[in-house]
Amino acid sequence: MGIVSRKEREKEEMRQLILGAALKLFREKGYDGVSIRNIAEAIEYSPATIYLYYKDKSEIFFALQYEAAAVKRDHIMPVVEIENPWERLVEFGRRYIDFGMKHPDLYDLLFITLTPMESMENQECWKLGIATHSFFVETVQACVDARYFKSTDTETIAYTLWCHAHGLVSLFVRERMRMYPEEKREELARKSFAMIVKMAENL
Amino acid sequence: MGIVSRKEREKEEMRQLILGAALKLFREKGYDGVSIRNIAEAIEYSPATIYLYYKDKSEIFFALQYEAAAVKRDHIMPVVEIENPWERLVEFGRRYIDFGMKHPDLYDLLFITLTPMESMENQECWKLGIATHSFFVETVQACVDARYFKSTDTETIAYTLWCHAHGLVSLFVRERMRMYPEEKREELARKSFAMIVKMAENL
Amino acid sequence: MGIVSRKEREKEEMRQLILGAALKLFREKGYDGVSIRNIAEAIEYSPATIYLYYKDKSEIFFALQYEAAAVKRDHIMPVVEIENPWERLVEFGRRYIDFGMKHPDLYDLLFITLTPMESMENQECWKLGIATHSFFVETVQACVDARYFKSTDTETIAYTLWCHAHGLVSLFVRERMRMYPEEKREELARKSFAMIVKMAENL
Amino acid sequence: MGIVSRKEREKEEMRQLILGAALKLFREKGYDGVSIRNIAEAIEYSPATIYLYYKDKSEIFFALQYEAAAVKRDHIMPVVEIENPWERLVEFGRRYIDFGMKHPDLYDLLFITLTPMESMENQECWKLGIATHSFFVETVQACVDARYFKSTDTETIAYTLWCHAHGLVSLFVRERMRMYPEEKREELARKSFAMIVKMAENL
DNA sequence: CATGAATGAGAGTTCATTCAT
DNA sequence: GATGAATGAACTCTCATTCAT
Repeated sequence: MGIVSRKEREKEEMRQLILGAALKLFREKGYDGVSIRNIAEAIEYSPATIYLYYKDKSEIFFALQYEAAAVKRDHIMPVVEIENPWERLVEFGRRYIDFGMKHPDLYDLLFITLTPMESMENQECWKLGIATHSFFVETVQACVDARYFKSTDTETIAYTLWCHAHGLVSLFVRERMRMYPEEKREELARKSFAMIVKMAENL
Repeated sequence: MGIVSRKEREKEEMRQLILGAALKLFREKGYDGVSIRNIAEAIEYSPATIYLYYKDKSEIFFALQYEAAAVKRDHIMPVVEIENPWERLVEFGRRYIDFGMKHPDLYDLLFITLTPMESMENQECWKLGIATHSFFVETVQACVDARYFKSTDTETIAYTLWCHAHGLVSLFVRERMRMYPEEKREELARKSFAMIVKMAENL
Repeated sequence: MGIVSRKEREKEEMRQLILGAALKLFREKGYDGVSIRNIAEAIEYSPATIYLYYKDKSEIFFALQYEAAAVKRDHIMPVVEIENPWERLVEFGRRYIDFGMKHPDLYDLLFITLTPMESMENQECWKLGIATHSFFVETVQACVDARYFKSTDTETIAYTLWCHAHGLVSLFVRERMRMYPEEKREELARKSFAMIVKMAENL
Repeated sequence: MGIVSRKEREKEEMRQLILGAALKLFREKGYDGVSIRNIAEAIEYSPATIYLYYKDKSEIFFALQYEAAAVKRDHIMPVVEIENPWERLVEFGRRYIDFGMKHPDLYDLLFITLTPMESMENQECWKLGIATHSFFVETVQACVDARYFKSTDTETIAYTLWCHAHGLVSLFVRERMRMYPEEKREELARKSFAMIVKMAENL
């Protein structure tokens, strides 16, 4: 392993260090609430150093969103192996929620955090997100085609299921479950997932 | 009515003036985008004046959260008049979503923004929220009691319905509907609400 | 004298304080070399205070240029009283140079300092400068009309005289007379002025 | 020619490379607008490399001033060939102005920029400048000796001519010709030069 | 010889906040 | 009760400069 590759690795490590700190902070205080200084302090470097790795604040944000989208994809995509569309759909849902529970910061970044206005329509991240979403909709479509539902309104079915899953995860991620005792929350989520699956069966 | 009470009234009016302006601005520019100065300019007072009514920016924030809870209650609570529990439940859902759509910032404040839990005002706000939530759960319970559902798991039913509604509104409020064309978004929301109602009927 | 007028006066004093410090600094280090912080330090106020009196750095600069233009006008304009155009012209030149010698900072600001790019075509300052310049050209024209010169090329005559005067003052203001012993410099300038007057007589 | 001298040569080449880039950039963006980074990028080296050749930014500045003095000398000095002193004087003036027009930044550096007087390089530069100036004065003296003027005050004649030329170039370099339409400016300068020559003839 | 990495200092600017009036 | 004046602290970002490699 040569010098070059070591340097590359170190550079990559530094970028990860920055992203890690940024992620934590963005989650806690929102995009606007976080300053480059905050990030720098968190990793114990000078603010100027950050600029050696990322052009500006929004680039850090986008890098993070891309990472998050990639992690999400990797977490969910194994379901492509499942042939039966209904089972694939259920497993997709389970994994979607599981991703949110295991990586609340990433989920937050992808689906909750208010993004800086330069919308990212043409960003890699957006493509990645769209791809996963499309796969989800196609799976619903496959279920529709295979007559798993009475309804044939693929779009609305997909959207409705997404609403439920997103709502469920969001309430966790943004700590709106305080009226339920800590130890019952996860169980409730599991039950609710089972219930929406049941409900979907009769769609 | 004495001098004291008039002064109190005037003080209250001023507080309302501030909150009103703050709300409008938060809606336009987001919480972080608004400064005390902005609020002061909007009501044509000096920044220092604000401090005569609110200790600091965060206190305005908490006052707003309380306001939001009140607005939400007023928006939803007319449904207490509906005697039939199923109809009451459906109307509750409709109004909950309607509130979120009409007051995205208030909804945001109540259900999405990460908040510190200190503050007195915040406790008032919390009580108010709990009350509305309880009423919702009781309505579900009434439906269960009246055998509107096969399932009798009130808690899970209520939670599941909330997840859907919250997911639906959140996706709007935090602008995660970009993959759907602007003009179709509301229709989709309406269809989804109809669908979850249908699904609930067969619970 | 009421409170209002006292406040106004204090405000005006503060503006003068800022302008005074700024003038000195701009001269020494050029527009780009001076920071708002520098100015603030010079007058022992905080940087933020400056912004209570001037919107930004360029506004200070423009205010200063305007002041300079006004002082220059007041210094020179008494010559309007002189009826004989030739005498008026000579006196104009003498006073122009005198202004430069007595107020090197102001002269610098008006004719040497590189200005921030937002050109000031429509600024009051520009108008003022143009007015004085026009008066100068008109005086030359009057001399031409009265056959004081053989040449009738008013524009070139005016410009040539200006070049000399500006060159003379600039060499002083920007300290390029070092090859002449300190004590002889002013005499040299006086002689040169006399010489250009002589030369003009034979134009 | 040994290794040492080759290395010296290469070092000199590098210094020239840096100065060349610096000059180009100074011309485009002004002294303050140029950073070491900019220079480094322009020559495709790292910023740190610059420091192997110049201690700091100001040293580049002084080196440039010296360069400027050399370029000026090379631009003007061919006139030594002209035997007739009057023709030599006129051509000197023409070339002086021409140098200023063609290299406004160099001219600026030499005759307008406020400079600290420390630095060795600067002394070299100063000697060079003095030499050219002396040559100019000697040429005027030659004209006086050859009775080209009625006046015999060599010093004042030289200074007066210099004032005109310097004034003319300065007004260009520091952009004080805005009241004349862009396309007429050069013509005006040419006419003014012709006029001062005429005026000198009758001195 | 050349450089990548790092930083302290500083730029312009805005903000929440205080306090004397 | 209201405010004008003031400021310390913070912001994003760039720069000149150093140093280990």
